[in-house]
Amino acid sequence: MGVSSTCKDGSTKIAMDNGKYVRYTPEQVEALERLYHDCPKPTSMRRQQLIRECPILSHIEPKQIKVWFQNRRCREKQRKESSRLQGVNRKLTAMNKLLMEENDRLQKQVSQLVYENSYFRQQPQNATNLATTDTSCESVVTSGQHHLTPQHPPRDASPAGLLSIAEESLAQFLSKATGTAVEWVQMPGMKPGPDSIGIVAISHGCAGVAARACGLVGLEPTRVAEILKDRPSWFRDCRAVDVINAMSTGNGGSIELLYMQLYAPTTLAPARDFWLLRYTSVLEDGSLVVCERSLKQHSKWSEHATHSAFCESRNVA
DNA sequence: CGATGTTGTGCGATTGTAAC
DNA sequence: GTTACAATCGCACAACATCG
Repeated sequence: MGVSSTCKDGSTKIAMDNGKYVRYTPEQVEALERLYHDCPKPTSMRRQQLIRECPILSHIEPKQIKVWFQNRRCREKQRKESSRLQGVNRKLTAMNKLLMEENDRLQKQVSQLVYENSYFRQQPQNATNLATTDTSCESVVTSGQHHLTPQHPPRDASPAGLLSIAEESLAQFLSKATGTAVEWVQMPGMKPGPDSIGIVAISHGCAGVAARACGLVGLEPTRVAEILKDRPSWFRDCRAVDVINAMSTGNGGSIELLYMQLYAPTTLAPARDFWLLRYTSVLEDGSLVVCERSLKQHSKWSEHATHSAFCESRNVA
């Protein structure tokens, strides 16, 4: 073992007679830190030069200087990694909190739906009237607080029926679009991940599910807006698109009936078919809104829309 | 309250390995 | 052979808990 001595500043320097363990003085560490800041990876020649130029380091062996720089680089790397992991941990903790909140909300909705189900089972006459209403596929993310669906007049594939669905889709979209933002967009066939968005959110000060969605896809709102504007990317998995029917709404807008075939997730599965209702409208402020709604079954127009599939607005940021 | 033991952390040194 | 890197060791020290 070595001997201990107290330095001028009160710090302890441990010098071992075999030279095994030495604590450098604060002055020496300060000088080394300065040198490290200028050049974290000095060559052997540069290290020897540093020892010659810096008297305070003159009693430190060149090998020790080399080791000090090595350890310094290593520990900086460790600190950065530790800092990064702490940041990841904070994000995951926040996301976990949001998921717990959403799970809680979904469970309440399940309870509500179970209650409604038992209620309608006890009232067959009402159930008949609502048999044509199917919002079961609507994402609870979009539906917000679920409530008893108001009854609508029967709709069909006539212009009036399509217009009715289109107007409703537009109203839903506008309720989700806040100023320069669309609260969320979901596109059938899209894979979740940073390169292809499954659920996106670009609301200002987005919270809850919207914030989680941003976190999940790891996209900045501006990037999300770019993707929204990049319409061809929406059809990346699209095999075929046909405009089945098109009509004018008379107010500068139009309604199109689209058939879309998407590539299957696996080569073994058949391609998936979608029917879309595209409603183009001009709002009071002059902005153009294109609102598309996925229709569940082509043959039954009556309220079988699944959810607002995707929307775009000219005033999207 | 002081002595003692435990635990966590920082840091210099060593070792094994890979790249050149 | 030299160098850099990662992993690890061993030591010192501070903070804290426990005990008499």
